[in-house]
Amino acid sequence: MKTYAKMSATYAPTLKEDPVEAELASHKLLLRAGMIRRVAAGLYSYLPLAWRSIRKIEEVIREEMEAIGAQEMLVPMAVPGEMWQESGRWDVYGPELLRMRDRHERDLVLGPTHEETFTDLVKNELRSYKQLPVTLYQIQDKFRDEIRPRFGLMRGREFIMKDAYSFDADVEGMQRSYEEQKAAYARICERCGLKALPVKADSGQIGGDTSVEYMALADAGEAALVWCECGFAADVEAAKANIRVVEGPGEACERVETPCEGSIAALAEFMGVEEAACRKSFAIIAEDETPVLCLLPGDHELCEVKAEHAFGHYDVMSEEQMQEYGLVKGYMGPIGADERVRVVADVSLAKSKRWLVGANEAGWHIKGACPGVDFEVDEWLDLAEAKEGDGCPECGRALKAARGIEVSQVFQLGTKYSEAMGATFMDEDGKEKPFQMGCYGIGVSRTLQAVVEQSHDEHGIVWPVCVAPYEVEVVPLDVKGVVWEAAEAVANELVKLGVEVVLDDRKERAGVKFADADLMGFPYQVVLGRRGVKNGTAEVKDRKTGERSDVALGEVATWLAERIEAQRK
RNA sequence: CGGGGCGUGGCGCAGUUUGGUAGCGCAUCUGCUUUGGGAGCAGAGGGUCGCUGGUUCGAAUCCAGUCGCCCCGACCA
Repeated sequence: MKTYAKMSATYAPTLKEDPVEAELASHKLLLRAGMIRRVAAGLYSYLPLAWRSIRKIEEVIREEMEAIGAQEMLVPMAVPGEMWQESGRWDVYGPELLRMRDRHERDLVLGPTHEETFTDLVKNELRSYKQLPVTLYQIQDKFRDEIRPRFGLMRGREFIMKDAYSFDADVEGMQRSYEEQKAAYARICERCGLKALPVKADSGQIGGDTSVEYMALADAGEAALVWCECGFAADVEAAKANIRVVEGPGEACERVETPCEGSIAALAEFMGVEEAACRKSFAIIAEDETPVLCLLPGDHELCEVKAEHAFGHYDVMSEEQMQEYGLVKGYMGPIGADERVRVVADVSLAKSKRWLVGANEAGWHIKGACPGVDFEVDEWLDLAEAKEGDGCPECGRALKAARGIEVSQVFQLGTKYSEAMGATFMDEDGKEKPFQMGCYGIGVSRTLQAVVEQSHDEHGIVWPVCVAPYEVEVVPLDVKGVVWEAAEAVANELVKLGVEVVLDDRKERAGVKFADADLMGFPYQVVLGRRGVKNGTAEVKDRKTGERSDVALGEVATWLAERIEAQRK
């Protein structure tokens, strides 16, 4: 039979002081509320309260996955390196992939994600289009040996992730599976109480063409994004913005002495123009060793991810290399550079005829330089990182900037893995074809922390009902006599009504109990004191609003049960 | 990997400059008092000062090495 939990028997050691290891509010609070403890960098133990919340998030995920016909299963964490060699990712994944040798000297990897494992699973068993589509998923610990794990559960090395993989016969089918997952993800965020936005994303190491990530909006988020009232939103790494073109000064190509510090801000001030009227030069060495000069609007930065797409794993040019190619740090420009240097400019500059660029001579710039006349641009590419104020690519209005925590991401993979691993089926037309795949991940542990990051105040966590470790805490200020009896009665009644209750039966002072209750953030506190009980009332505190209501002892359980039911979703 | 910071009872810190009996607050345990927002008084227990080596009569303190943790990250023309 179900019963209430006792605080005295709950392993949730709270901390009065902020732990030094934490920087972020959510990280501090999870530690202070006795929910998580660090084992080593990026490795955390989930204590009982956190684990209850994790299981609730998982339950929401399960319900939404089952609702769209995805089936839960489990693959091992450690998988043969062979599979990764087969898919080709063994060589491209880098040191984040933890590689091991077993006693027989066979390669093993700890799965950071499982496209290979699932593709390998189905390739021998799904033989006909009649068996498709199939979507499989699991909730499991993943391991990524991050360069710099940080912010507690936000970027751990081992973390809990739900990963799903869809197998379809054709592109249309894959798109349907993808849309279904995407819609389920929106519902999952909402049910977990997260304010999240679907944003266009770069597909990174997973591969594929189309990808959306759900960003929980939070100033502390690691990801920068731009969004628009029209509904457009994108990771700055993937956003194609319409950057406003500002012509540079000067009517014709002319050298101009610029005795100012070699920065865009100083140059703009000296010339009396806005930064956007300048042209920023950025010198790199592409993966194929070509020296490249990237020209950008002066008020924009080079987007690292876009540059990697264009040039592979590039390096920033060293000062010696700049010298070799006739480039002068602080005063770089396309004119006067060595002819081996490939000149690449951001597409947004294509319409501009008057450029203010460095003259490759310290203290000198060139104004009014015209591409195609005074110098050549070898290629126009989308290189600039989108930022606030740029035009929305869909409606043209000004984009707004925000930060977010990436809680989930969906990808259309196409045949990237199925082809590489020879995972094929027999189609209706009698032809052997590779599966059209999609993959879909949710950071479960990260979601937990994202909820805290979005929902807390100066006293502690403010759990939404749906993911709270307990829905109600009953706080008797006496652990004997009438107050205690009333508390037990209320707790029992709540349990009977299906509410998750923890009873603070500790022989502690009122202040301690209140402080812990606020810190742990249960949505409702039922406070029972001598005065109230004598008058036949309990005081209910709404953790979120701070509102207190006196409710008759006989009614408080139903009163609460109704309110909680309404918020469960 | 590079830069910065930090390792001292369970937690948070002082002590290190200038070497000389290892301290404070919180927590823990005992007793009395207190009892609606992290109680008061009295007493008690608990530390190889991250680790290794060196200098010294003597090292938390100086030197060398090493391990761990936290923060930052190229360019910004």
